[in-house]
Amino acid sequence: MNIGELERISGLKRSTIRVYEKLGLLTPDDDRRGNGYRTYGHAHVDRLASIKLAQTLGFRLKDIRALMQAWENGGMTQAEKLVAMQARLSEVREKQASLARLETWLAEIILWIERGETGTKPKP
Amino acid sequence: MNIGELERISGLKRSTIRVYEKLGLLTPDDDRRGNGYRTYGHAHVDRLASIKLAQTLGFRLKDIRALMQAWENGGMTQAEKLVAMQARLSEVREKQASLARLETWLAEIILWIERGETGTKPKP
DNA sequence: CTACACTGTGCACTATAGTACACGGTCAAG
DNA sequence: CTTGACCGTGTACTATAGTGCACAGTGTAG
Repeated sequence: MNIGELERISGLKRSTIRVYEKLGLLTPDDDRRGNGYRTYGHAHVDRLASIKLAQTLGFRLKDIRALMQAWENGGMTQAEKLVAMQARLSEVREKQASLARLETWLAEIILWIERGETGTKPKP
Repeated sequence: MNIGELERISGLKRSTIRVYEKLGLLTPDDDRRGNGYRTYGHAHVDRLASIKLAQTLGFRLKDIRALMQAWENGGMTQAEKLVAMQARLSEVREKQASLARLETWLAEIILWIERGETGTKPKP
């Protein structure tokens, strides 16, 4: 497929897709069909979805690129891949813990408002 | 305390603290002690910690300001506060779900690497 | 009083992520 | 072959978050 269809499917702007390419995050198929048009497939759609997911979780594009290259034959040894992935896993678990705290706190605040904002204001 | 001590305690740069003030996120005590120096207390330290936490969870400063003003007599009605807080709670829960998926996926990848990268590569 | 650390203001700069636009080439329907 | 939709490149711009610097006033130890 061409970039236009990828744009429609992924919901990302052409320009954004081009930026991702420049950053090494999303490389179109090699051929370029003679006319210079970028060609994409199903895998590229998946990849964009993964990028989006990682982004909403607070990873930056540079990190996402490193993360993806880690398991895509980026020239890293097995040990290095393991380290990279375990580091991310730790981050994710820390964020989960923070989110759990935040959830509790927000729920308390909501209760507190519903009670008419009486008593001690919940603290984070 | 003056801004220097707040800088040391919070780990945030002076300039960052000033930016937060301009954005309405952290207002020093009113007096300014005649010499124009900003004065801070224990509450400001807490507030900066909360801002940091919210930030690592993907909230932007504008949203954090709105969130904080929501329960700090920002002129919102009780109903509006409730809506604001419940919206954030939903976001937090969505993020938790995403993180849980990501955690599973990362754990699978780690296993897959440890097995010597044989079989199907885990997909997000 | 002097020296030096601390503070204030304003401006300019960086990095990240994304968007917009102008200009030219390509493709396909009619 | 013309027209309009599509694509490529390059440049410049926006928004967000933070940093750095110059210059001037303030406070205090010696």
